[in-house]
Amino acid sequence: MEKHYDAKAAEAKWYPFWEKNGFFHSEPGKGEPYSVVIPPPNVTGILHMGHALNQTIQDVLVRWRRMQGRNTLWLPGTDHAGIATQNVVEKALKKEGKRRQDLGREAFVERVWEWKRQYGGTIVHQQRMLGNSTDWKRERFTFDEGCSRAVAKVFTQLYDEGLIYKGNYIVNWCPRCGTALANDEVEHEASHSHLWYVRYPVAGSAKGTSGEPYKDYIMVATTRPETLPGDTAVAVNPKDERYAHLVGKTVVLPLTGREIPVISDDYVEKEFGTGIVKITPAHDPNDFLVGKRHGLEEINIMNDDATMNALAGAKYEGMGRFECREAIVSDLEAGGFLDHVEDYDNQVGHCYRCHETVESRLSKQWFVKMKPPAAPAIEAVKNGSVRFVPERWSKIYFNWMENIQDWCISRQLWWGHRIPAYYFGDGKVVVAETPEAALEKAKAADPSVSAADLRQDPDVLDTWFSSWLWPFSTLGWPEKTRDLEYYYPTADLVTAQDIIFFWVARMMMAGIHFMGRPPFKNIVIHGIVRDAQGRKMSKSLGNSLDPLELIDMYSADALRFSIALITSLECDTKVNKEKFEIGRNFCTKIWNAARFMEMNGAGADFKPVEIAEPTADEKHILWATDAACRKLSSILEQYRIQDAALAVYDFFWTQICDWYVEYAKDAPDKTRAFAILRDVFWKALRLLHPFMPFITEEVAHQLGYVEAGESIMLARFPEGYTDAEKKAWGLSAETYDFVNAKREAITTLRALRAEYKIPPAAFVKATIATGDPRARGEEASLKKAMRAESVDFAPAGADLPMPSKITSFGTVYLSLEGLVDKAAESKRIAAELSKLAGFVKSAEAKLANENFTAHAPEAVVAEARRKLEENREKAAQLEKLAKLFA
RNA sequence: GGGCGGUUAGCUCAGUUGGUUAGAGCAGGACCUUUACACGGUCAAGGUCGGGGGUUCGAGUCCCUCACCGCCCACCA
Repeated sequence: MEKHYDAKAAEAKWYPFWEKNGFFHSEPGKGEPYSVVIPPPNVTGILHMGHALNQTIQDVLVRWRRMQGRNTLWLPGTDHAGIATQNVVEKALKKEGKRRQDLGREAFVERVWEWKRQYGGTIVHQQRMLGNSTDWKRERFTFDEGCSRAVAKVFTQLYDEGLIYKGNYIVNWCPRCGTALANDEVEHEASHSHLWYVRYPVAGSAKGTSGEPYKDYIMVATTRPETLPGDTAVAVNPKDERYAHLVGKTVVLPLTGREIPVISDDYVEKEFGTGIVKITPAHDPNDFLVGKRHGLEEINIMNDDATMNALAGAKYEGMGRFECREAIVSDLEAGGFLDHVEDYDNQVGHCYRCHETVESRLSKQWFVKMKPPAAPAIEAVKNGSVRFVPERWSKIYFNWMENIQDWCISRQLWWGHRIPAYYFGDGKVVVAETPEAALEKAKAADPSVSAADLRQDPDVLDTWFSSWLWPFSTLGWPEKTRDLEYYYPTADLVTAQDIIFFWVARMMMAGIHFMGRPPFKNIVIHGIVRDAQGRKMSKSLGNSLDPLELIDMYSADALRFSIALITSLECDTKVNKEKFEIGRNFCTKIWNAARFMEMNGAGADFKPVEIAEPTADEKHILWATDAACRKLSSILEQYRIQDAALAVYDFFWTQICDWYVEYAKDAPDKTRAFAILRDVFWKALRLLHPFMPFITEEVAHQLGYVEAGESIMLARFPEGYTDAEKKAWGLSAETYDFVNAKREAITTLRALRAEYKIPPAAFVKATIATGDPRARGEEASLKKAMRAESVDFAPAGADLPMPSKITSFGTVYLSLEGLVDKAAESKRIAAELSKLAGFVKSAEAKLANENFTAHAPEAVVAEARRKLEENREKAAQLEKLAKLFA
């Protein structure tokens, strides 16, 4: 083996090897299925840390299940991402000095497809670099033919069921993207703004005198003066006595001279501002509802791009909304209508895509009624047929689902699934999966209609309208396919908390509604990757770590393992570059351990030997290996990825490398010791494989565990040793504990050496007082580990000279070769004595308490007694030592 | 305003149903170039588990309360 592990070479070699050999591919029919669909990243996306985390978790689960022998499918794909993709292509067009309108719809959409063909492979290429064992033969795209057919079918069915309707509604509108946004596509951010206090004169009131144009006026506080031309009322709270006399009167809308009524509505808060609100039904969601209740006129004063239109008044027409705000404020001031201005911080909505300030805007949109499909989706989690991991996310799910709003699904974009609604005649509409079917339906209503009379709705559907079908549209729905029958429902869905509503909840609803069963059994929610300061990683902050850079610097395995080790499902993960050194260092450790084996004849040329009569240390590693195998499977069953990573890390590093490899160097029977190491190492490699696929594959081949052309990824995940093996080798908890005790003795003597500053090169004389007959058999290994010239044994309880210490193995004594600073030692001993005295005192009190001895489990009481005795003995020893240094 | 979390060593976090003297990694300290590995080894140090009550023989763990931090949802213009 080479001295240094070449991660890049291994990654470049093994991924294509796996993919070409079809090791990721699954076909229905054989064995118990385990299926997972990947959360499809945006086709415009590039791999970020969130993907790395999300996909590491999935690949660990998927590789582990595959090694367990499950027929495993991890289905990859990408999302057509309506707004995001259209934006990317529009930006490219802009560089050519063109707008999408210059191309026209068809050419533009073709242009986006062109872009997709050219660049859409970026993220799937990057996913390969992570090592994802996804079945690329089944890769899907939310806008491919099959998914599109599913979308049309779903829209039509929901429409026929009365669950889709078209309505005039106030929607969140992104003026930059030129489309409506769903509520959850709007991000609210605190913004420093102002509250303008404006005087609205009471109709017919006389002219005022100093600066005020009218004597009688009411004061309105607003954050959005630019919408003033769209006001159609002012409102007060019905319980507000201050203004009761005004209700029913009219006031004059400043700058326009238009008279508008004063109404009363519960929505108005008496305490906020002046207690009087201007009502602009076309430009504010609340005002819209108030307007509906009171039958107010809706005056839309803006164009699609948030510039003012003619209804705003000739003076303001054509202005941008913020420019218009300034103009109106200045005109109000000039006209004496502006009373004063206060600073005010409020929440302003921004487009989640382009971050433009969102405008509330009146328009006709398509909606899905969500209450009916939500009910069974709530029930499925309540009755446990679908489980959130960690469980607490179900509360958030319920909270949202129980207050669910209708879903605005139309988007004024060109890139996306076109709404399958067709208009003809004067306002008649039919909804059908294909234009042909639509024509047929239209003809049924009006036989004179021809294809040319049908005009398809220009809008497209929200991207999530295709991704909510992902777990079954990707398996062939609406056809009744074998895949669907075999792989649906999927087993685990792994995703971050931020798309529980966008995606997870909607998939639940769609799965139940169209398939009759929830789309997955477990919803595994992980945190978000944050920077060292706890901020969300984002391009604008420039605090993102690039997983590709980390792969380049540390290797994919290092990235994966580090992520698994530092990520808890329970909370968000803070990362910085240094954290990925853990994984890199671990790779180096694995590589060197493998090299050590090869150098000692336990490499590819190894000739198997029967393992018989292992020593205590050998029994220990066999036992520890067995325990590690069992533990790993059981904690992975619970999705405790972090615990699993830690367990395998500790097993490999501490048990195998720190102790067993050191033992093996001077083992009494090296052939057997290395035969055991070879077996243990092979198990360890397989335990590691789900976390670190590349290096484990490379090492497995280098050491000859796997034949050329085969792969560790198809090897069986180790389950520990059989009862027969354990019996044959005489493995037992007692022996395991015995070796642990021996290690304690070794560690203690090392500490004594350090304490008394005995040079590392110096050989010491040690004595151990123990009644355990097995101890004498360990003399050689003790000598080696303690760097001792001699190890003598004394009977248990023998009164050893100082300095000696009590361990689980017995009392250990180190003969002092050099001089010791008596004063310093005396001081140190006194401190330790007082600490011990405290332990003894509290233990005595505890054991004197009858309640404790009566209620606590027997083992706990016994352990407390044993510990007390031990501490008393330690204290007695120390006192002797104290005399020695007095 | 509603909901959900978090607060344990300098930093990042474990701590499964309450039960020994609360653990790990990193950083920092001392020592060690012992031929698998300095991306290493050995050892030591570091915590009144956010504050205050309560339940219990026993609380980091359960209950109440307060404080601070974070996230999500939401129509106070």
